[in-house]
Amino acid sequence: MALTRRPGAYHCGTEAAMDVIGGRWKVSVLWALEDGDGGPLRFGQLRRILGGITEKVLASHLRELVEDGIVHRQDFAEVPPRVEYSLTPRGKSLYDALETLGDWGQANIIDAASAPSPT
Amino acid sequence: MALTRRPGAYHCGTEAAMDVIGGRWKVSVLWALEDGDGGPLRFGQLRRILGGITEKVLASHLRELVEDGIVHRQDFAEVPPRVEYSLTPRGKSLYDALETLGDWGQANIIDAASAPSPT
DNA sequence: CGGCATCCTGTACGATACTG
DNA sequence: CAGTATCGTACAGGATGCCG
Repeated sequence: MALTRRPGAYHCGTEAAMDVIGGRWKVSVLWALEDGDGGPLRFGQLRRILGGITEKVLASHLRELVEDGIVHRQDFAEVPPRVEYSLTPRGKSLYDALETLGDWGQANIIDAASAPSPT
Repeated sequence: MALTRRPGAYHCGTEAAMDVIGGRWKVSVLWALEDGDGGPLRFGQLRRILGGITEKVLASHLRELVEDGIVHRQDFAEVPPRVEYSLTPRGKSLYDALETLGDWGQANIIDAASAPSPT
């Protein structure tokens, strides 16, 4: 399995985590799968929710997230095809870990945007 | 000030935070400034601690982190030059927010490497 | 619908040399 | 020592077309 993208040498666990969520849309995908609707999402839904992402990038990101055990992919093997994506337990735990960071971002973005400067 | 690299539209605070720490070495710099020694670090020290980073990249990352209010840059205006970098309060808060993520990374990397599979 | 194959591009990053 | 300037590159990401 993955979670070992970078050859050896991490200074800290954070760098390792960054490898997993380092893609341009990775966290957006996580967000969509957890907050976007609550339930599993199909490829097209995801693409629509995320807005500007292209199919290729979405596909590759999903593939990597599946490899890393973050995202569960359920293929219903129907015609026309139906595939649903959801977070694995590990994915949920990652999402939780990201929430702290999200709060920070929220607070500091809003600060930077609204508050002139706390002196 | 910055913290607004991306034009509008964040889905969640996490994406915003990712803009701040999205660089290849950003979190490593944070880690070095907080865990590397405890005290402020000079440019050369930082470069040595981080290992593979080039001067150009370190300089640009530092500049961005300063712009984002994460890193404090103290220029002593001496000859030869002496400049010390440290985390601002905001930087420390970011570092704390990252620690949760770091724990996740630590746990899951180690899991993936040592444990075969928790079934 | 859910992709993959192909091609193209921007840019983040890297290497090296040089300056105040 | 602390950077800037310049150049080169690798790769992530984007656009398009096609297929099961």
